[in-house]
Parts: sequence; structure tokens; C-alpha cells
Amino acid sequence: MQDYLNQLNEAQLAPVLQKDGAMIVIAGAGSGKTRVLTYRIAYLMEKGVDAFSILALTFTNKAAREMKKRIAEIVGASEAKNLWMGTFHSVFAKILRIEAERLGYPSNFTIYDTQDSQSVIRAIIKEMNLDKDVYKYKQVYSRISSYKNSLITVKAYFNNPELMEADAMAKMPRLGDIYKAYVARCFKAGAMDFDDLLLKTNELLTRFPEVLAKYQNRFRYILVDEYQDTNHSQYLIVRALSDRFQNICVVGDDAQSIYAFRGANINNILNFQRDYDDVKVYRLEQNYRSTKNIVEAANSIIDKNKTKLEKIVWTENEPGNKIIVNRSMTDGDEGRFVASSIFENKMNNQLKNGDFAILYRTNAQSRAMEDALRKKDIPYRIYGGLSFYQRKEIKDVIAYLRLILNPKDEEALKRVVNYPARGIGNTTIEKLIVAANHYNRSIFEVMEHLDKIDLKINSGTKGKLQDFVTTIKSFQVLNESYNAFEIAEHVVKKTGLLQELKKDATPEGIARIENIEELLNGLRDFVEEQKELAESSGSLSEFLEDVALATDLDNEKGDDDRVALMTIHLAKGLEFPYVYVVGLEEDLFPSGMSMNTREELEEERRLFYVALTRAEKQAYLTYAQTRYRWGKLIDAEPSRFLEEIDENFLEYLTPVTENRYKPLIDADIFDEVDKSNLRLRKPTKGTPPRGPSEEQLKKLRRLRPVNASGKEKVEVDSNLKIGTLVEHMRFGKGKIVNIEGVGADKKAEINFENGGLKKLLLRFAKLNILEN
DNA sequence: ACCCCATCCATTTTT
DNA sequence: TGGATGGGGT
Repeated sequence: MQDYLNQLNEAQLAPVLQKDGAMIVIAGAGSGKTRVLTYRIAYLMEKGVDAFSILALTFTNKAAREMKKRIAEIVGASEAKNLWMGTFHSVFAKILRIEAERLGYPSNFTIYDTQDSQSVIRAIIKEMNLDKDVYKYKQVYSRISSYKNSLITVKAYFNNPELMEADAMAKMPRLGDIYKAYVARCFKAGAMDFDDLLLKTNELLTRFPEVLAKYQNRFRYILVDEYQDTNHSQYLIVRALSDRFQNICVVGDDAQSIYAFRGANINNILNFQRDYDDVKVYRLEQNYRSTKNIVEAANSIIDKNKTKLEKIVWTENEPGNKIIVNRSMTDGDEGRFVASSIFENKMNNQLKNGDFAILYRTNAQSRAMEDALRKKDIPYRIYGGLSFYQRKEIKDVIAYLRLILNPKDEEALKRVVNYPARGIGNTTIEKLIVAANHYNRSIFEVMEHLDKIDLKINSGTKGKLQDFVTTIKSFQVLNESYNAFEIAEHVVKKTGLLQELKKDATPEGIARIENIEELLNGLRDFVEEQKELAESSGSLSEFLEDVALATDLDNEKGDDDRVALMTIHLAKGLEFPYVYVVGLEEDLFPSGMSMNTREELEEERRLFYVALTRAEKQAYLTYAQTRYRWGKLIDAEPSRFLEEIDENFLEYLTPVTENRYKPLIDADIFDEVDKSNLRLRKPTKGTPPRGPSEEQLKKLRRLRPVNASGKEKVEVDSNLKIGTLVEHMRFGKGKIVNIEGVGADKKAEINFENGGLKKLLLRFAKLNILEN
């Protein structure tokens, strides 16, 4: 029965066998930390710890599911199902539902996603007559979010002159008022946003000692994965819950802390030893994932960081190939290089598409990769971006379902009250909102009592409103006796949503219908699964909670064989035999917005470390010399990270290019005694960080004027067909009227109108027709 | 009430 | 460059 313990090395075994007390496991990349966590839980259970009293917090729901499955194999499914495992958000959402009424929330509160929250904020900004160019709703949202994650409530905000001043300095003196209105409106709608799930949990545990005691007694053993990415709010929850028994095991790697931007505090892991008495520290330093070259190259990078815990990651694996570095002319070329390389590797080594991953810093970089992969007929899947549940047609269905559970949910109501169109226009909604605010009721309640309120709404519209109310109420009745799948199917048919979509016979329209079908299938699976696990009956509320808190990777359908494309953030915790890290350019990676402080730059470096350590056998690092950004072709310089890697582990396919604007090393920037005279190379607004290269300037000068009409000769490849040129002419306002021809002198005469020539030139550069 | 067009904004990462 | 939003026209 204890066979599984044999699968651990000595370092891994120690934290598994320590049953009680506080402990931290510092786990290097690829050192088998998931295995340790899994086996530790299994071992606890074998030693007689009740599954009900174990709480394991993971970073994604998928991680929790997989771990649970593995544990079930060891201790049996019936035992494993009693474990509390999941993300902070999903676990505490469940607890909040149980305790909601203490906080004045209904237990069926809605969870607002980012879109919902932002839409509420946008409405508030509009109602307060604030300048939407000053108060940008996304910025306002992220400020409020970070306040919440630091446990700064509205009250705390108004008690803190410094914060208010900071916002006033940022030209947003009314931010506090927006915050207040936002919180009030969410509360009125019976809704919590993502941050509330943590904030309100903290409130619950501090305001109600008996509740705290209840959960302290319940969760006698607490385990936290990816501890380096916990924020202050999460930190306090863990501390509070573990305070009584102090059986706390946190696992993480400070070198992989990459979520500071959303409030993660690396100090949580760095200072863990101070927080509990008698903390045992374990280190997992043997890497089983990657070749020696990769491990040591990664070490040489992370070495440049000052803030870190001492740890030496090593491996007994083969040295393997060196890391391949490639430079391309353009981002398009970079894509083509990656695609060809994947193609060759696949052929030469008989690999599957799924053995490859392309990792990038920003989602926008995926396009060039996609184009190239498509041309080579290599199947790929993009992770992240618009997730399934964020698609319009899916959100519409979900909104109906949300409304059934919580009719106060304003965002859901606004979304579907007139979709499919039923003659309830904006004017009517406005009137309802005014009345709702006046009576301090929800919009739905106003709609229920139209006869009692004197609203200037004509009787026809009133009838339509009543029909809507009746429809929703009929759904609510059904919800009492049917499962989530049955309800959803009914809703889709009865509301006319499906018929509405069927009117649209375009490929997109058909895709939408298919998506809805997929949603229904997913629901059916969900219900079956829940019944099988006997965890529940598969009710609507459970499904909606899953949806709201689903991580992107949760929706992965790993059934077919595709190359994976994703941001590095999303790749954390994953591994692939072949990894391409693309776009290694200054201002892109490290991001131009994250090199103003040592902390920021070190986080970028950790991000790079994460990227590189995803690779098992072979890593590629690529960069381009020019790249389209914001629709403009800009010059790029190789990333400082390339120089930071010990070159013994690198193989350059292309000659090394020096960064012409050689970045200052950290010490130059951050360790100067007098920083006041140091000007950081922070790009100023509007102007690119640096101008075009000399050659390009020359070319641009030669080819001007761009804002007039005229004729110009452009050098092109003589093999180029006029048709090809024409194909690339059809864009922009400045039209190119015609092209005379490509002669023996390799020159084409082009007649153009305003701006056309410049655009053509850029296009050529992209196609790599013009030589450097 | 719906559709089309223009303008604006963005590219740092997401539970 | 492209997507998202909002205004104006019908």
C-alpha cells in the first residue's frame, strides 16, 4: 500500500513523512513538487487524518482535479472525494455561500467576472458625469482591485489621506466615490467580484470569531501550492485558518513568482519562516524535467536576481543539445523560422505536434506564429485569449442562468432583457434603472411591480416586461426540480435564443450555434460527473460557480494533437519536450513597462526563467530585428536576457547581434548612489523608444514624400510578380493607384496617393522583399 | 430598435 | 493594424 513512497527520492520523502507542524517546501523547477503534495495528502490520510479536515489550495482548478484523481488512485475514490481542494477563489466561494447571510449577501450571490465589473464601473463613471478619458474604466477597475487585494475597503480608503492624494495626483480625485458606488452596486445586485471572494472571506473570519473557530477546527491540515504567488488577502486567510493547529505546508518556488502585477507578494514565501513557530524548511533541488544544459542555463539567468532564496537546482539528466538562438529580420520571419523548425524536428525525430510549445510575453505575438503555422499546415491551439465562456453567445445563455438564480443580478439582466429582441429598448431600461435607484430596489423587482409604480411606460411595453418576468419566474420554478443541463436546454429553446441564431447562416453564425451545443454538452457532462462523484446533484448554482471561476487551462480539450501557443504566465506548471520562447527583444521581453524598478525587472527575469524551464529536451530562443507593434513597424534590439545566459549553453544559428543600445545592467540602473542624474530609458508617450535604423531612415527619406501624391521607384525582387504587389496594395486610406511594372532594373514604378507609398514600403519590409 | 460607420485605443501578464 | 465602442442615421 505504501508503494508510492518508493517513488520519491530522499529530499521528496522528508516533507511527505512530516505529519504535523509548519513547513515550507522550496521546490525548484521540475523537481516533482506536485508529486510531493499529492503523496503528502495521501500519506496523511493513510495515517488516519480525516479527509474532511484537509484543505489544499492550488493555483488552478485543473491542478486540483488532477491531484485529487491521483490521490483517489492511492486511497480510494470514496475517501478522496471528501477532500477540500481547489483554487482560493473556488474554495472560499463555497464557504461564502454557506456563510453569506452573516455578511448580508444571499447565498446564491452571483460572481461577477472582470467584464461585469468593468461594465458596472463604466456605468458609474457615466452616471457621475466624469470624463471618461480621465477616468478610464479599466484603470479604475484595476485600482479598485488592487485596493481590495490589499484589504483596503472603502472605509479604509477614506481614512487614508495618502491613498486619496495619490489618486488625486493621478487626476482621479473621485476614485473613492467610484469605489464606494461600485461596492454599493455590487452589493445591491447580490454580486461579488473575484477580489470580493477573498476580501469577504477575510471579513468573515475577522468579524465572526465563531466562524473562524469553526473553520480552524475543521481544516486541521492546510496545504498551499504555488505559495510564491499568493497575495496579501490570500496570505491573511491562510494565516488565520492555520493559526490554531499550525499544521501548514506551503510549497513554492520564489524563482517562479510572476504574478506581482496582480498583487502577489513574493515576501509571503521569503518570510514564511518568521510567521510560524518552528518552521521546517525542505528543499527540492533535483530537476527531473530538463537536460543539464537547460537547467544550468536557467540557473545562470536567475543568478542575476538579488531577491531570492538560496537554492541550487541540479540534474542527473543528459547534457542534451545547446539552447538554440535565432535572429530573424521581422516578426513574420520569426514565425516562419519557428514553423519550419517545428516541421523539421517533427520529421527528423518523429514527434507529435503536442511535443511543441511556443511561448510569448504578450498575446499579440501569437498572430505571426499562427500565420506561419497555418501556412505549413501545422495544427495548433492557442490557450488563453478569449476563453469559451467569454464568447458572446455563451455569455448570453449564462446570463439567463444567472438571472434564474439571482434576479437581482443587474449585469445579467441588462444583457438579456432584450435579447433576443422583445421590444424592450434602452429608454425603457433607463426608466427602470431610475425607478430602481429611487426605491432602492433591483431592476427586476421594479419590473415585478409595474402596476404599483407610476412609470411613463406605455401599456404595450409594460406587457412585454411582464412577459419577461413571467418567463424568468417559470424558469425558477423548473430549477427546483431539474438539473443544470435540463434547465439550460429549456432556456435556450424557450427564450428563442436558438431560433435567433439560426437566422444567421454565415459561417460565424453556425459556429455560434455549435458553441451553444457545446455548452449544452458540457453541461450534460458536468451533471453526469457530479452525480458519479456523488458530490452533488449537478445543480445550476454549482455549474455557474464552476464557470465563473474556471481557469483558462481548465477548458483545455487535450484530445487532439496540436502545437501549444500561450503566454509564459499561462505555461507555468506545464512542460514540453520542445519549447520556443519567441520575441526576446528589449521593450518586449523584458516588457518596456516593467523595467523601471529592480523589482519589476527581476520579475521579468523570473518570467524568463519560467519560460526556459518548461523545456525538457530542447529550447529555442528567438528574436526579430523589426516587428509590428501598434500597427507600426519598429526596430527591435536583442533582449538583455540573451546576454545574461552563460554562453556555454548557447548555440547561435545566426551571427550574434550586439544590442546597439546596450542595456545598462541592473547595477548601473538600480544600484547607483545618486539616481537623480540617471535617466532611465523609459519610452515617452507617443514616441517609440528609439527611431528607425540608419538604413531604414535612409530608405524612408528617399521614398518620401508620404503625404503627397506622385510617382516613385521602389526596388523589388525581380522575380516578384506584379500580381503579388497588387495583392498587397489593398489596404489603408492612402491608395496606391497602380504599378507600372517590374523591369530588368528590379525597379517598379508606383503611382500613389497620400500615404500610400509609406504603407507599401512597410508592407514590403514585412514581406522581406526590401533588403534590410 | 437596429445597423453601419467612424473613431479610439491598445500590447503585460489573469483568478 | 484590428477590435471594440459609441454615435448617428434610417
